Amino acid sequence: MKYSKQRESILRALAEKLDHPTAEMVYQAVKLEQPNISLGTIYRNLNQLAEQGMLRRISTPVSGDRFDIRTAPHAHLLCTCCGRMLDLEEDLLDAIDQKVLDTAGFQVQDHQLLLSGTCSCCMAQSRRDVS
Amino acid sequence: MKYSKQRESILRALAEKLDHPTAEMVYQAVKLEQPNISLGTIYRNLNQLAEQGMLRRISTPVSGDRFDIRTAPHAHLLCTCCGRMLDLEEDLLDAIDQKVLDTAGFQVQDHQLLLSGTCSCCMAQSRRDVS
DNA sequence: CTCTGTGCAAAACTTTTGCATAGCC
DNA sequence: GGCTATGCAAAAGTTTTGCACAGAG
Repeated sequence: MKYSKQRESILRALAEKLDHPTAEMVYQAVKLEQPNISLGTIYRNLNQLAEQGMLRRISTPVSGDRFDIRTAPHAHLLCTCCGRMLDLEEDLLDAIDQKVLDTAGFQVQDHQLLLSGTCSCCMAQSRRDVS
Repeated sequence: MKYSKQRESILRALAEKLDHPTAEMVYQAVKLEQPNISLGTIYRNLNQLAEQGMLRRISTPVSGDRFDIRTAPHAHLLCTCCGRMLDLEEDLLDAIDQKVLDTAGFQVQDHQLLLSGTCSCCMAQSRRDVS
């Protein structure tokens, strides 16, 4: 893969922003450095990088898939209240894989564990609102 | 919710076909009974039923979300080889929820655990191809 | 110089929506 | 008869793609 300053900006944006941005969010962030970049380039790079395993595409029930630069498998928490996506550090995944192989004979290659609910900030907020 | 033969067909199609069809697949199946049904109706019903908890929408990295008539929480296995989606009966999910609440203070309301890999059929197939 | 990556715009695809009409209650 | 669901078609939103040109090796 040949160097391009666009890709460099995309990777930097993903590394700096830890909020698992959508393609559109990456586009807006990169446009600050590269005003002429096009959305097509964003998608081309994100797909290419995802294919090479340098980042991960996360399908969500809400509009717009998200992208995550982390490569180690981990779960995601999507707060239905504030819309933020958080990480969950977990070793549960390996255990799950083994169990799936044992019980269903299915060889897992990739996970996508997306839990929706309420993050601790929003829970604290709603508790404050009530009282 | 008022009765309609369209919705009845949709629910029957989902109940009969266990392969977690996409909206388009539901459309094709229902069209056999209701040749004049429109895709808009399919989506309207699927969304309405999902909202009422009668079925579940599953986001996938491949094009087209899928719909699943089962209501009990369970995981999905997407075979990257044959494209089929299978179910995984598991009690792991409750355990995960508790752990997430303990470690991250995040109250889980809904899961989406999608594991991609190779199903047992395809593994057997590829073993046959090699030998 | 060659060949990959980009910008732009159009296209493809999935999903939603507005509106007049049909059908359930 | 009233009101919800439908069919049709247009629109909206996201993602992909074709093409000519710019830039890296």
